[in-house]
Amino acid sequence: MIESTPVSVDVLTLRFDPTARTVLLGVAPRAFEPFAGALALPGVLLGKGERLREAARRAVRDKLGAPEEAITASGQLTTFDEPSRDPRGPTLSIALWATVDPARLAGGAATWPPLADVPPLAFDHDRIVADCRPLLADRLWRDVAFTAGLLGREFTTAQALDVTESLTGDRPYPANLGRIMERLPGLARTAQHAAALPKGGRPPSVWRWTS
Amino acid sequence: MIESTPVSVDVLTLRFDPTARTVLLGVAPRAFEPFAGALALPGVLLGKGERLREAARRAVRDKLGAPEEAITASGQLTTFDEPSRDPRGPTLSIALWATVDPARLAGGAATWPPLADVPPLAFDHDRIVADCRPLLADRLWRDVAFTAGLLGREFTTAQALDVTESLTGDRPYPANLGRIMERLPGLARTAQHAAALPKGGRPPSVWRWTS
DNA sequence: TCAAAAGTGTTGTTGATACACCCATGA
DNA sequence: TCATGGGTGTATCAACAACACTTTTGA
Repeated sequence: MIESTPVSVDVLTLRFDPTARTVLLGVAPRAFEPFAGALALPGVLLGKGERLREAARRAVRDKLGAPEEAITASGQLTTFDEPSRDPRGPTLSIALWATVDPARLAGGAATWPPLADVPPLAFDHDRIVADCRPLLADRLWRDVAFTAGLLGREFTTAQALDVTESLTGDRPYPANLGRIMERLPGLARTAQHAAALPKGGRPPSVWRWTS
Repeated sequence: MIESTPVSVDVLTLRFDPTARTVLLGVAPRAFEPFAGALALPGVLLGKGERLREAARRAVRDKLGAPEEAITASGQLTTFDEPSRDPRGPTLSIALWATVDPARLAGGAATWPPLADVPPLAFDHDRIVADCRPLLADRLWRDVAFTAGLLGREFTTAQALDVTESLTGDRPYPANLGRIMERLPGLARTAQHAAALPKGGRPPSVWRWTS
């Protein structure tokens, strides 16, 4: 009988900060060896019979200290199988994404660096983040659950621009992004307008998910 | 300590049959319970420290009876985590694709139904095939390793049309597919022409990977 | 009234689709 | 010489990017 490989689920937890106007990644210092004290993605060993999303929720709750109600959506990314990625021995790491609602976050040991500027992490988590970033950027405006999870039920054009810039690296023209959103089924421009940004300027329109 | 979930690697093994002009999927009858005798995707339990592609090669070799040299390329698809997918208890299934060179296939217990018409399979393998088919179609002409693995180092426009039809479900216009291939870096039209098809017609040009 | 930022309209480019027509083969 | 089917050229349409110009706010 072949001995089986332990499976860990590592989560890229994303949160949009409207004040900093960027997407943040949830990381937390490790409590135990190896890499005790070093920052790492929240991760747990997959329990027998546990589903991947359940494990991801558990990781976000236990490692980032976020209540489960704060998790708005989650999904699969890829699997990392380098045998040497964990010094304790070969383990598989299945990467998942999760989005959280900043309003429902209680304290916790987590730090939230901008996704565009993540400090060095434990294990091969730098590589995981690097490899998964394009996958996340690709999901925006394509995967409704992901986009809605990140932006919330209601958001402004300005916020949509900020999120897109954080994920893809460059800022689209407001006009063009507006047209992308108008074409998106399940999303509609409301009649309302939000307050203008601190520096002034025309107040952006508010968008809402219809379904 | 949490008990860990066994991980199996299940492989969608693809092969292009130039005579039947379709892409075939490798399946084999199961030797043991559960589902003994029923057709299934080749799959093995992932060994400790084993890489996913190694396990995939092992599955194709042991379950389909194909020599490892016949495998031309392989890669990841998705993970299936329904706890009830195996009656023996919860297991994870990581789906991989592999392409084989029909010329290098020795006998073996495998059957090769067309990918478009796969008979009912054991476990949740029907669902795996159904879910992964769009992923495979999406890789064609995008993932060079996949496309080259399936078509071989040298192929004709007619074969490219056949493969595209098998994977996507409809046959592109030869002119348009020709332009897609011309834009593809690493692929070039040669000066040669293949023999015409049995029914006659203009002999198709031969394409070759340059890198 | 000026700066800032969203929104409207317009234009050019690119990719995909579709098709008319030309070419090369087997029967 | 006809049916078959690949190859060339062209038209059409949608998506996207880019930008001039207008509108609405705060200072």
